Parts: sequence; structure tokens; C-alpha cells
Amino acid sequence: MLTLPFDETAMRPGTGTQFGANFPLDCVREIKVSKQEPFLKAAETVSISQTHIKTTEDELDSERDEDEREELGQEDEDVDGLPGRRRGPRKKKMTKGRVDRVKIRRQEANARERSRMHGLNDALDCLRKVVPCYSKTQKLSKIETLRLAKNYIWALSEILSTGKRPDLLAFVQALCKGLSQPTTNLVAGCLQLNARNVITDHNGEPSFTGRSPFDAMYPAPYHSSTEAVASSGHGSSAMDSAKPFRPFSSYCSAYESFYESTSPECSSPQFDSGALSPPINFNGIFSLKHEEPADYGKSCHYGMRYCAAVAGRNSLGQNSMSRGSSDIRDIHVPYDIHLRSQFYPMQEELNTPFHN
DNA sequence: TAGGCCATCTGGTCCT
DNA sequence: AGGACCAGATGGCCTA
Repeated sequence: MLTLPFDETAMRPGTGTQFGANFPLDCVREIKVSKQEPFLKAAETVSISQTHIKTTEDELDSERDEDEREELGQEDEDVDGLPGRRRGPRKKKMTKGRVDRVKIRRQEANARERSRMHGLNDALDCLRKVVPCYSKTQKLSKIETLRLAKNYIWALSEILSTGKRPDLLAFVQALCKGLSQPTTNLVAGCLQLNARNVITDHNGEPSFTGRSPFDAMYPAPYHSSTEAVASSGHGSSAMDSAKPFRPFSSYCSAYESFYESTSPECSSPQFDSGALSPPINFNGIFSLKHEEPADYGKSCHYGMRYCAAVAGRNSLGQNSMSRGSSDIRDIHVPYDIHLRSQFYPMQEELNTPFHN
């Protein structure tokens, strides 16, 4: 086994430290350039030692040839004692030059592997930022990020395919499906849901263990709707026991403003007014972002498109998701709308209560 | 202290 | 031949 006894510290940008401390992780594209830094440094080291080795190699070339000639001579004699006959691939003797070259190639491969894994992690970071629960301080693990992303995609697909207003608890349960309990708690906490209501059972399936927070979540107008009652499966008589659930004021209003908007032309003008902030932003329905990447629009344009789609949906103003017009094929989705500049201030304001 | 998570190294395999 | 990708091994860090 080969080890890296020489100059290894220079080759390890992140040994014992978190990767990426020296360059932004805002988006994959930028990272694609900037993340090369440590790799380049490493590569520099490699290339420096490589140039050194190059000369050494040049010097060693003649030596190598001599070695190989030597090997040939040796091996030719070794095979069955019959000079000139060989079986199978010729095994080259590990001369000093070859050992050095192998070491260099191993170092380069290690650097490439690090860079590759960094790219993977950066992509994962991007993913963390577009799934519903994002916290810089409490990062989701890789596996949980992937699971949550899968659940999120599934949940959004359900919303799109059914065209119905999602029951929040069901939505959160869908998000938490298969997640670990800590992550479930985190997601529930982020959404200000009582985590006990989205406890997953031993199979990782979210199980309903308590009263739906629906009653506590939705204000009076919606609270009495049959849909709410039907979807929650519980009457409003339990309001008194809703103490464990936080009031949901900001989230609820945001949720309501999105689903209950009745303004027929409430797309961007509504946002311009600043009176209402869109509850769904480029980051997803329940975005909890702490910060936004400098050029999020570039790296995460899919989310932006989703946002635009939502704006388009909202612009219909009749709340097709909750009012029975479930044929979303009829909805014109202005994919090219860019409301980003209008979103941010209010979006941040909206998300403030969810920051953790 | 055990367990989870992570970064890194490493050798193997596949592809160009 | 060399790079990308993958999975196993290992050690460090953190938390319950």
C-alpha cells in the first residue's frame, strides 16, 4: 500500500478542517470555478513536485531504460529457466523512478478524488438550500438531504398532479417520510409544527399521533371549511388543546395569502405593493433559507421557475388548488417571469420567523 | 463511550 | 494511458 509520506499537508486542504472555508459555496457553477482553488493549490503542489519529478523523471528515464533492460534480462532468465521466453504480462520491477511516478499519480488521483467529492458536496449544499428546511447551523446530513429532497419532489408532484390544496400536516408528513427522528423534528420545528404529530413509526412511515394542528394553524375563515375539517379529521373543539402548537401567525398568513388569494391580477403587482409576500419563493414552498446565494438564479433556476409557476398560478387568482379547478393543464405557467427582485425583501421578512 | 457523520485515501473497474 | 467513478477502510469530530 502506498502512503503519502512527503508534503502531504500541502496536499490536504481540509484535513481536520471543514472543506470550503476559503471559498463560497453559493452555487455549483461558481464553485466549479472557485472550488478549484484548493485543488489547484494541491495541483500546484503536485505540479511543483511534478516539475521536480519531471526533471527527476528525465534523469530517471535513462536509468529506467537501463532498469527495464535489466529487468528484461533478469526475467528472461527467470521464466522456466528458458532464456527469451515469457508467460503472461511482463511485470516491471518497481524501480525508484517507477515508485516515484506511482506516488505522483496516486497524489494526483487523490486530489482529483477530493475535488470530485467536493463537487458532490457542493451540489449537496445546493440541494440543502432548495429543500424546505435549511439551516446553516444545523445542516442536514447527506442522506437526510437526499431523502428530504426526494420527499419534497414527491410532495410537490402530488400537489401538481392533484391540483388540490395540500393539507399541511399531510405535507409535512410526506416530507418527513423515512427521515430520522431528529430530522423529522427539525423539519417539523422549521415549519412550526409540533413534531409529535409527524412522528414516524418504526418503518419510517410518518404516523399521525396527535390532533391535527390544522385547527391551530388556519385562521377562522379557513378553519371552518369542510376541506380543512375533512383533511384534518378532527373537529375544532380541540382548539383548547392547541397550546402545544405555536400560533403560526406568520406562516399561516403566508400560507393563506398564497392559497386564498382572490385577486385576479395578483401576480407581481401584489408583490410590488409589499402588502403581501409570496409564501412560496424560489426556494420552495416553505423556504427557510438563512441567506441567499449571490447568484441563486443562475444555479438554482429550477426553483425560480417553480416560483414563476406559482406566481402564474396565483395570477389566476381563483386558487385553483383549493377551489376545485383541478385541471392545472389549463393554467398558463409563465416560466420566463422573473420576480426575483421583488421577492427578496418580503421573502426574507417572511422567512425570518423560520430562521434557526 | 458508542454511534453517526464526514473527509480522505486507496485500489479496482470502466470508459475514452 | 489516464481520468472518472465507486466502494471499502480509516481516523477525526461531535453528540447523546
